[in-house]
Amino acid sequence: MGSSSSPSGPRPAITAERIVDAAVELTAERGLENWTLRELAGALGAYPAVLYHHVGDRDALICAVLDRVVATLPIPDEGLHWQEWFAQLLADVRVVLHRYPGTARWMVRFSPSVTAATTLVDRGIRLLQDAGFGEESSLILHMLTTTACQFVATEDDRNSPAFSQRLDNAAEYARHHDDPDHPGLATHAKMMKARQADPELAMHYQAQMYEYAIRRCLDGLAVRLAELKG
Amino acid sequence: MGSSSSPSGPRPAITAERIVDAAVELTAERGLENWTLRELAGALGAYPAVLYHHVGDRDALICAVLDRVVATLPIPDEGLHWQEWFAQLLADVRVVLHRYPGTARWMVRFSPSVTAATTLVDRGIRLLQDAGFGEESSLILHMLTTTACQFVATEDDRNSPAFSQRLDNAAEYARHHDDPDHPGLATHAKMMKARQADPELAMHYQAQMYEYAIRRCLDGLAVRLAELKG
DNA sequence: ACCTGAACACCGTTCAAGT
DNA sequence: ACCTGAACACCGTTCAAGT
Repeated sequence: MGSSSSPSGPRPAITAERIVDAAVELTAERGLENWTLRELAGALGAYPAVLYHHVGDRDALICAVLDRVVATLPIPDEGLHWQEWFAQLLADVRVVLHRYPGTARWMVRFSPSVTAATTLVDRGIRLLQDAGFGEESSLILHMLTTTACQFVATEDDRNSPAFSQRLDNAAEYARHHDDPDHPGLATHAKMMKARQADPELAMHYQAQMYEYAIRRCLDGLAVRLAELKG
Repeated sequence: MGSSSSPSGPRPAITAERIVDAAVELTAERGLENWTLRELAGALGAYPAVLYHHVGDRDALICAVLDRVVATLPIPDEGLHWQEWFAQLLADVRVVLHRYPGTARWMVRFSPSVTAATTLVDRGIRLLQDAGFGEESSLILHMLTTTACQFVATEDDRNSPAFSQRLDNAAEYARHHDDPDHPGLATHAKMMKARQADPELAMHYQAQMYEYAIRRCLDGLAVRLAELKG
């Protein structure tokens, strides 16, 4: 229990980098919302106040974690058509962000501050401009990345151990399950029930939803492009 | 300061309904994340523990608030084409949820538990089925409502007084502002800068982004419908 | 059945004091 | 400059005790 002779040997010096290392590791293990500054400090054998000295408050620390995570994002092949370039990018975004649960929610908030994204932003904007989206390119990039991160964030939320499904109206839905006056509701309830019962089905459903939403967005943008050109 | 002779006269009895009334009112005034159970109890002249007795924990209370909020959603005209029916519905969703900041985030989480949405769900599913979306109708309804609520939630987040824009890489962006090697980044940075400077522009940008995203989704669904039929 | 009042087990953050 | 150790001002939730 000695503070300077822990079982793992002498502690290396505390630096901002080592703090962020540990934060990234804890995030990969338990998710961003499931560790506290006190636990992070504990893992480093340090006091909470030292985090403030080296990195700053929780928001600053999270930004540093986001930068590390985004830096691992592969950049799709330059030669791809804009639709496939974004399909590839956003598929990768989902995979990478899911490795660090809880980061997606903060990406939506802090994306303009994520330095590691600059190259991606530049390539994305140029691709859209070259495709013919003109002034709308910036809006479109923002829409696509925001939509992607929002869906991943929602998935993280539902996959969290803290997620509590309210069952208040399970009875309500059951009531309508065979109600001939509400056939649409019955269809929807049946699908939801199946998903709730089987965790594997639920996981597959999430992936399907993500791909479906992204594909619809990209198709909708193609329609828009035709409008702009027509 | 007498507990039963406050300036506003004798307190009516504490009931679950009155607790939810007060919660809805506080949410409209300050947003769901900006009041605590202690404050809610205080507003009712009661102890925090009584909330648990009548309604349950914070999640249960939030579900009750969501039900009230969703109940105020108008249902679009039955005669509308599916695209316009959803365009109308989702435009209304944004207006209504914004009146109660912070509820959108919880709608994403608890929507299956919101009893007040049953009629909307039934009509939406039937409209999509009648349009020809078949088995996909349930997925589509989920995608559209989730997308809408996620965008409103993100807007609430950015409009919150607690929102802290990280400026770590303001300098980084400025560096690329006129960088001929990163023309896309420069375009994006200019747009972001303008939006950050003018609050009214920022508000208009949010509305534009919402409508743009919803429209692209609906256009993408039209493309999908043609695929299914073709 | 319902309310009281205090307590529990946290949290992020700050700060004077040490070295 | 960096770390210590405690404190501040909260939070949701629980619970024995009252009526």
